[in-house]
Amino acid sequence: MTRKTPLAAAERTPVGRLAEPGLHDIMGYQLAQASVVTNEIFRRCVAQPEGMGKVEFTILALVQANPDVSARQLAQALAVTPPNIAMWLDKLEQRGWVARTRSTRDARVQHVSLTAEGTDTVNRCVQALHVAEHDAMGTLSAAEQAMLVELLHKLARARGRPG
Amino acid sequence: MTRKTPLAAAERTPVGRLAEPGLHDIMGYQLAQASVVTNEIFRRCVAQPEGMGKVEFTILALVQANPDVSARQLAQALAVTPPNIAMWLDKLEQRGWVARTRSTRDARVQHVSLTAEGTDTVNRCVQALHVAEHDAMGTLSAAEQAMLVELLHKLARARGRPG
DNA sequence: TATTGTTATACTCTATAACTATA
DNA sequence: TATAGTTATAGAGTATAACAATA
Repeated sequence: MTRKTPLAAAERTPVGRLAEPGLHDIMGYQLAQASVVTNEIFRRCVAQPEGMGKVEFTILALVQANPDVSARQLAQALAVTPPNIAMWLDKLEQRGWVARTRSTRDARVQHVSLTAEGTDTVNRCVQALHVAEHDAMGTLSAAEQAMLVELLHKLARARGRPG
Repeated sequence: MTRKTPLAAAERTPVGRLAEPGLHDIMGYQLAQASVVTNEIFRRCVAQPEGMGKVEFTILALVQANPDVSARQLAQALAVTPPNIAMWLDKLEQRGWVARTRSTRDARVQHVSLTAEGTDTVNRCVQALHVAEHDAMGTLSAAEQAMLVELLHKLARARGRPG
């Protein structure tokens, strides 16, 4: 692929050799571009080998960290609609990774918990993601990675604000 | 909603009142959580008023910044498959926002350009996103926002590496 | 033979409305 | 009346395979 004009700024932009003026300050665009990298890693480490999508994986991890969460809480945490959470939990239950039990204090709510197989699966996936992301993020120092996580947290906390 | 146990760490996590151990170091998860905020802004400022999705908007902005890009280049920049780029360009062409012209040097490639209406539309959207994101990111200082963009760029540049 | 773009098609994911059952 | 969860269904988005035109 031969080029004719020098394209100064474009050379340094992440999106494959294209200039991005106007989008440089749009945080949503920058997040999407960075996500391309992590999405590819997820696909290779989790989606293909385990036959599991991002939502399913995140549900497993959140249930592991929050035993007996309700479906409602999961839906809110993942910004997913209630009907869809029901669908995901159906799938995860059919695969033997989660179990649903009715609350004794409020018969409307479902407590979601991990099975032994579900625990094994999520641990295996988290480990694989750790390794692969560590490799891919060699361009960032440990301090930069920690800073990035901290800033993303700070941004994520803006949810539900009167923006 | 009354709580019984103290849940120390969970109190400080972004995802609505849920703990996230195991996922704290997974960059893909942190990016997804932060994206919830920008996705809501995009929906309110662009998707609903203009009837335009994220891919369509990004195509317009990239075409504006890179006059006469090819469909192939757009597909690569957006991590979208060639058939889908053709579909998006069809939609954008039907709405009168982009025009396709055949290259004179290589009759296989299509040069994509913005119409006057397309330029107006993308400028209006970018401006609306700027304002809304600025409001929502009041929790981050200007220096933090710049740092965040820089780190996301650095991460995005890891695309295609042998990770 | 390789590349650009397109058509056809099926699949995944998501959103809305209406329903059940509990409170 | 309000809430947790579910069903039914339509839509948006994405992927693969096969094809045409050009190099």
